[in-house]
Amino acid sequence: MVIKRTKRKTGHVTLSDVARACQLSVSTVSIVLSQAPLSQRLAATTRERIHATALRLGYHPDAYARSLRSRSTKTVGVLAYDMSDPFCVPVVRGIEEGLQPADYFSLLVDAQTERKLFDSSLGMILERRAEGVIVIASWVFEEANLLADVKKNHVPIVIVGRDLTERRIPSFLVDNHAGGAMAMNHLISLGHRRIAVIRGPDDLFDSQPRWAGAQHAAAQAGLRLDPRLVVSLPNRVDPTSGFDGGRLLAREMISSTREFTAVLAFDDLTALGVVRGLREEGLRVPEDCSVIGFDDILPAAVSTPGLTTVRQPLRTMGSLATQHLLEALQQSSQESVSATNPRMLAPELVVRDSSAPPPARRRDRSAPTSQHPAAGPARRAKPPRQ
Amino acid sequence: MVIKRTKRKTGHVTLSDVARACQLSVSTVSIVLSQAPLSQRLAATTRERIHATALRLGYHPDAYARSLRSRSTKTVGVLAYDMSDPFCVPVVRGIEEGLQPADYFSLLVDAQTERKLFDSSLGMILERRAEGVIVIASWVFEEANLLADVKKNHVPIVIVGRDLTERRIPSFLVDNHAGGAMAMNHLISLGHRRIAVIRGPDDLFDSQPRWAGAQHAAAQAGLRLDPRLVVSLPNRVDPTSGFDGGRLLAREMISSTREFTAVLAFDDLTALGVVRGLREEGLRVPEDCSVIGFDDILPAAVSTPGLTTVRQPLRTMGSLATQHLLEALQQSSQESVSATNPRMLAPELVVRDSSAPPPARRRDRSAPTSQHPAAGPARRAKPPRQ
DNA sequence: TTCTGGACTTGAAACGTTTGAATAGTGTAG
DNA sequence: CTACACTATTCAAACGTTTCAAGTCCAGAA
Repeated sequence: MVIKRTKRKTGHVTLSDVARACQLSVSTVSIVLSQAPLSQRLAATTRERIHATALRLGYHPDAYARSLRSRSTKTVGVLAYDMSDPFCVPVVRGIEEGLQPADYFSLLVDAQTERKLFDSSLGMILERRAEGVIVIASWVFEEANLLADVKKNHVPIVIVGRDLTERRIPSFLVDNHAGGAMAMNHLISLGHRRIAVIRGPDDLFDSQPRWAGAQHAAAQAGLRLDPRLVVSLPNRVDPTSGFDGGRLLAREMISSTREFTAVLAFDDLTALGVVRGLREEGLRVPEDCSVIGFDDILPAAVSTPGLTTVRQPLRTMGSLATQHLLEALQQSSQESVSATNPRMLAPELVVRDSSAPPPARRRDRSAPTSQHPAAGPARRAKPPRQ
Repeated sequence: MVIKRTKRKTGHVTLSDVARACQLSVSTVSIVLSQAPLSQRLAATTRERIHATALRLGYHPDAYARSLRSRSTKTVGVLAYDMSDPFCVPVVRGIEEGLQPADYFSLLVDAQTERKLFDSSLGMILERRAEGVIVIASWVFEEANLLADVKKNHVPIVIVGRDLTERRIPSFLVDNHAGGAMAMNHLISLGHRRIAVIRGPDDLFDSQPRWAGAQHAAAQAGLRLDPRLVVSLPNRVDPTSGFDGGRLLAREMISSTREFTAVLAFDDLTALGVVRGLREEGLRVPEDCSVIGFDDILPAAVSTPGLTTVRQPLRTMGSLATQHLLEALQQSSQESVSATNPRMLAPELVVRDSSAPPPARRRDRSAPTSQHPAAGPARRAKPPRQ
């Protein structure tokens, strides 16, 4: 018996296609396929028949129609400032992990560090009726206009990588101050006294607290940093420009007459740039100069020497933020309890091979050759499993 | 005058909210806000009023309702095998670039290299009524069952990074054979004769053609590769495991008595692992041994020495695939012209600092750039530690 | 006065689902 | 024979849009 095909407007198999094939009503089929409680009362044979037909036809329920009807999309919008930045990837993974058990789906949008894309992306997310929004924005994120719209539509929002609690947005980020101090302390404890610092660009939120932390740690240790050895990256255009910045600044600093035995870089890409710059000037890392980064992104782990760095728990940040958002969604009716202070996660020192005691200056410190002096407990360099 | 708020079931501002606020019908508001041709006939003042109100209330059209009605979602599903692999990121960027001008939206799903996620992700994409699907799968991708469903629903599909034309799926990938040859030729032209090769894992599609290309190039140059210097990576569990694989294989090869002056690695992460392994055995790159990778992912560019590699035009692959898909969507009615042979893109040699002529055997080649501990040329030396 | 016709606005159906209420069919008890 | 309680299935309304056909005005023409 040939099933009459009414005009197919779209290529998709619909509920009524299945119903027609089964000689049943749409309702019946829906009840069975959506596992509604009523389906228990249906004849087992019918259920079987429906399932088989659906499978045969390759039926997939239309999420649009379904969500329209049930007014729940099970979707969370994720707005990443730039997926090309290795920073974002682990955060997104963490979010995914948080979402999965709750059967939520992530709507990932990449703003590609373009101001205008930011607003339009947020618009997309709103239009797609995400029930909540997670913004990943360690990077510039000039107060998108649409943030107000998000509120108007009562969509809870959280942010990862930046403190926006002043605007009553729950924020999850690493404790940059502690991280800066941690990096500085590591260098100091290795014996470095002449430490160069490459601060982040001024327009970047993280720059200030990291620098403050480093300064604080230096002061604690009774160390005065030479202002001529403190430089800043220029404001960035794209997330990977830190590499060139670090490389050039390192070379400039060497050209100046100031001496230093270690460089504390703003982030990993900058640090890798420094390593390159030092190398180009004929200096070995870590024998002649130590370098420490910040973030612990993949390239830090797989370069040689492995880069000593301060690790941000990116994955955890992502999943904690997600957790928080999901909880807010539960108590949707009550005003979402917007935390008034940021959730700061502890950074972790990852010692690899780019840091070592300073070269012996006067005293004859035996063989500054290939021996990578084991600094601290010397964790084995593994790629970050974020 | 207070606008009476009927019970808000969802937090979202809807068309009828705006209509009520304007004292107009839903139709009118819809016509204006969706820029329908009819809106030209409406009083300018009315239009103005509607726009203002919509803006004030923070109205965003419901993509679900809209798509349901218009039966077009303007969405393309993108299924990436693993976003943690730096390989995927540029491809996705390329896709994004292709999609944007056509006003299409990407629905990005990350399968996280988990077999079961693959099918369920494809299901998600189907349910969200993507009009087409792009699969990024250089990585294992064991013939998802749902691929059949994609066809049943008449959703065009293309694949990036793997040849699936035998299953009549348009495929976009780099010319692996040419790439393998290119890498080999580079090493040969530098003067290397004893070249070690680390092949990819057997379960990975790219492995075979790259190896064949390398072999072919060697044969062309009258070079016989020592079988004992040809090893394979173990089958992988996660995308970054190539690093450890390369590192261990490099150390093993050095431990064996075979000599070599260059390593042709399957991909960049493997190559970076090799660099690490060589270094741990006291060898300098490129002075004692050259290393070449494949892919040109970010870590290859920012490590020191910069990794010489064969670049895949990932971004281009992404945008070409998108182009092709969009064209197929245009002529939706006619059978999508599934190409019968893969579109192979030319790789590009990127020469950085990890490749150089082989060390002079007897003569004293004083490497000018060599700041590394002088460890005997080309043969094993004392490992720095452990 | 009624008609014509433009200018402006609205009614109602449809998209594919879900779901509470309603219907037919079938025994079984009163 | 009616009433009742099942069981198995269907009706119909709703979700927020879009869009075509059909209003309502009101001025000017017949």
